Amino acid sequence: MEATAKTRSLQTADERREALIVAALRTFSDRGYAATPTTEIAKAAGISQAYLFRLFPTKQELFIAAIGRVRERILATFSTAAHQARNDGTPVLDAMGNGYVELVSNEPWVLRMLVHGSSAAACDPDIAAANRACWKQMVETAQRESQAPDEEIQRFFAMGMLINTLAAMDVRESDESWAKLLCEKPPPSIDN
Amino acid sequence: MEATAKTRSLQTADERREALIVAALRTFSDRGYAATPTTEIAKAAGISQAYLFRLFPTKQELFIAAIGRVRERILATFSTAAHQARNDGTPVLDAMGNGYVELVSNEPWVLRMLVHGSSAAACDPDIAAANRACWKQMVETAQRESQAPDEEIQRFFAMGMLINTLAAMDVRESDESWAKLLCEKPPPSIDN
DNA sequence: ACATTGAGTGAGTGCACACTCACTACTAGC
DNA sequence: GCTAGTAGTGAGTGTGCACTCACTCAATGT
Repeated sequence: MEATAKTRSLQTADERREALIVAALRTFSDRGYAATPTTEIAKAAGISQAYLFRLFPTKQELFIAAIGRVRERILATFSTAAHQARNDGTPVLDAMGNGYVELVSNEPWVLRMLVHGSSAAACDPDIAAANRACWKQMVETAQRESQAPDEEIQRFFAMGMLINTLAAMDVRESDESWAKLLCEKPPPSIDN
Repeated sequence: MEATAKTRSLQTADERREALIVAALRTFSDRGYAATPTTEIAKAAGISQAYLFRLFPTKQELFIAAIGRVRERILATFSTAAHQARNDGTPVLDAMGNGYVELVSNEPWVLRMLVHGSSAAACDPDIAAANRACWKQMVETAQRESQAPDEEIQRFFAMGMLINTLAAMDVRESDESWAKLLCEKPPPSIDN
């Protein structure tokens, strides 16, 4: 912050947009779409609310940009895990699943953004379209990288959504037997 | 209802509470928790906003009551489907799945309330607790009625969450190949 | 030196929201 | 009829929100 103060006191609009998206991910993932005020995002990004609205003309567009960032993060995780698994000769889809679990445990905003994104999508067709775009790429990447049969891909994403839902309502595996059952990890591969 | 119309122009608080919950289900399921104003719920129920707050001291409590109603609706569907399947000698868990799909296609507010409930739960511990209570009963009922092994129960709910997520972002099966893949119904029973 | 452009903001605006208060009208029991 | 209690509301209140406007200041090219 002070390092560049001599030579540059202003940042480019793109740098600010980047910072805004990061702040938006944090803030939206904490409080959801409708309940998050733009003032708070601007504060978290260290700029004025007025400038936020110059960089993203509506709150909705900022949210959609944030969804895009979630997509990128997940796709990168999938690809890395798949690459690793192919090198190790282990089942690719399992590796991607483990990668996802690790990702959301290190960066919970990913999971929370997906949950809030679903809810927001149910009320806003533009956000729904952004979500579909995100899913399209996730599914296609999972297919391409794993070459798994359709039914396994379907199970893969179904389990992902179950994990998200349970995490959103703060279910802890140790709580009760019904929770344990749902959190249990299925055997590593389906047919061996 | 009309039987007492002559002698009674006021309704009991319990009747109003009931009407309010029904209105809340409609309205919350349309617009989500945070984005739904209590004024709108009151209007839909045909009472003043002031009276709404006498019957439910906070918006949150009304939402939690609505979640309870969702739970009842789903449990009833599960039980009916299970009963029917046992009579017909068909697999119980499949019947419950079909029952759920039929339920949400006739009464989409059920699905939408679940989605919005997850998002709201991620931001409010009381709503999270209400959601867990709902899930506890759903899982226990599914277990008791179907006697299916844990892994199948887990798959059952995972598929349910996948269906909910896809529906929330308005995915139509016919749209694209990734969508088709995810919407495809797995073969009726796992091992025959 | 100066003009042009882009970064950045303080101070609004108008509206919508959760929740409250003081009050009226109905009804059941005596 | 009267009274005690419950059903029910009109009209706020204070706050918070998405979004705007008019403006300042820094950087860069000539």
